[in-house]
Amino acid sequence: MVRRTHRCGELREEHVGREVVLNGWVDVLRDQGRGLVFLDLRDRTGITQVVFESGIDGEAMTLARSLRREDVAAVRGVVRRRAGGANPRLATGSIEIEAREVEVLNRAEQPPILPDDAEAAKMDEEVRLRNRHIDLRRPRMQQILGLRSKVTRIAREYFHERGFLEVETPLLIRSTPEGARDFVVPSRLHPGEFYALPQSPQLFKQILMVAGCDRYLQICRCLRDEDPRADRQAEFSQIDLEMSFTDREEVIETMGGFARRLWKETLGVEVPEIPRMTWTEAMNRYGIDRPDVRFGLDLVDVSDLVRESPFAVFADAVRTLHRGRPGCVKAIRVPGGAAALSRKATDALGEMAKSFGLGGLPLAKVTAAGFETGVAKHLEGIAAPLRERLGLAAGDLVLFGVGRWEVVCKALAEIRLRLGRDLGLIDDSVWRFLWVVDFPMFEYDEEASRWVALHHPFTAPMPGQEPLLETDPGACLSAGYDLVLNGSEIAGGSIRIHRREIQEKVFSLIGLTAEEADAKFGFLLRALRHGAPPHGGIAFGLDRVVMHLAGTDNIRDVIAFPKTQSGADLLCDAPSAIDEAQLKELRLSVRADPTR
RNA sequence: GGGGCGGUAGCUCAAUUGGUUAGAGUACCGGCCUGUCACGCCGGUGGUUGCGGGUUCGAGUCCCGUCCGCCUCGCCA
Repeated sequence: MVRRTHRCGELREEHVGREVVLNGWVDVLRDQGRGLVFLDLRDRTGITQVVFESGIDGEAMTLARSLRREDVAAVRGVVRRRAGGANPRLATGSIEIEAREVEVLNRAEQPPILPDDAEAAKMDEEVRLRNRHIDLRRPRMQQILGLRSKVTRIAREYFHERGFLEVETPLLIRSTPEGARDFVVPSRLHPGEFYALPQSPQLFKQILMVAGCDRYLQICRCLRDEDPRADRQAEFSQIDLEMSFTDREEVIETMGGFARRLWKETLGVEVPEIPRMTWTEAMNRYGIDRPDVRFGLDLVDVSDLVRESPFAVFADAVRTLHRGRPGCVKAIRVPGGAAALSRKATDALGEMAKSFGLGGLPLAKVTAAGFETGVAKHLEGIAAPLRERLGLAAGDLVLFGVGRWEVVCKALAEIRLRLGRDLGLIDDSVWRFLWVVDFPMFEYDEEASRWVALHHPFTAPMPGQEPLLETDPGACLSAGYDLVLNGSEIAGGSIRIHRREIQEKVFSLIGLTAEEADAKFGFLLRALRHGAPPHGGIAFGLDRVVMHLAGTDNIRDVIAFPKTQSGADLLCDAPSAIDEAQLKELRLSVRADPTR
């Protein structure tokens, strides 16, 4: 094989006159007849046009004309200015290669798909995933792979500059309670026992801090056996970090700096100092702990206004206790919504409200005189305070979420987002970063009758709040922090508990007995006994960060070999049955489906 | 586990109310073409209509089941 001297996206006018060799794939062949053939040769750097003219020997011309899409070829020739005028759509468009010699390195069968971005956009994703080896040849896919590579490179640079040590943690670990469902791996040497694949390296990185590593970095795979979504995959990657002798301020400062450097070096975007919002404000104003603050449509609580209202739907909701906690009524004012939203549109929002567990979506149009349509007549008694609190003006539409606080928040948060999108209120060109802080340590799980860690059970209380663990756990704030970008959580972390008594207290609050805690997390508790420094950290969702930078809303676009909605890898057809001998060696047997 | 959408040629799609031999573009194959770059012109090959049942004189179309893909609720400390 003739080895290449350049890659297919590199040659420019300055190379004119040079003899070069290119290797690549046949993008397309434009055969003009026996005397003239154009070949577009492609590799991941781009496309270069090669010309075969009558001057070349007949055998080479015949070979050139036999080339087909996705064949692999080598071409030797001389760079020259384009005789037929430049092609502005190609980076190499002002030059072409006058071919002297061509070698076919490998013939391709007719490809099931072509590596064409425009085609791929229309194509069934299933077909692309089955033929990922071709799909990844597309310029867009190569660009994203390159972007992802750049992100991890910048991460290593940035954190190595700041004294972080890159350490690998195990993939085969023990299954622990709490959190997502574990993927599990049977042990051959310990029949009947299983490893779990890590949901994150959380405990290992904490132990690395106890072990004196000071600052830790890992670009690691995390595995959670839960159903995927458009932005979520069972197997995903994190840029995982931990720092010793630190506090919330230092972590936020360090990680904000990383985010700013990332955006600067990948997109050339200057991200200003990242503002903060408390969890309480986020929930009250947006109904969600990762608010998209690119637009308004804030939620406004009107529970107090409707409490004495004769409208039973509202008043009863506010008076009803849901497992000990009162319900609420929250409103969204949609400026100009009376005209902007059709009956069909508001009906769709109502359906959406129901799908999120609300009874419906009461609404009314605002007029100069009062309200009309929907629940208008029930609002008359509280018209004045409602107008004042929501700032209502004629032509507005007002929507109400009624019921359990959590349900109202979740449903109105989603409805707000949909309204923002449908009404064109969201500026896609802006990057609105936000630190969400001051999370509660726990929320109470009524069904299980115990506290559940909002973040995870290794998150420390805010300094000074430790006594609340004894007196009022529900009021205790944690030293956790989430980095939110345009309504998507791209990083989350916390200052960790480094004192054994506190950790034991938290375990007992979430319902673990001392024996259970010792059985499941004894290795952590033991480590905390032997000189654990104050420490904390964070993990960036690598896939999500790359999604944002690449401008895609599909996580599969930023993973070279992603899985489908059902957890299948269509390229290698995993998962699959294993043979009897493997099962026997593991002393496993597969039971029939008990539901059949 | 629930809800929604989809599955017809390698790919993207069409096919009236259930009715002739399931069509088109593209790709592919053959021929022609000396400045193309979505090359062009002429001709041709290509189908288990996801799979299995059922209804019917007749099913891509209707019914039942099932598989696969996407979106989503639950789930995701």
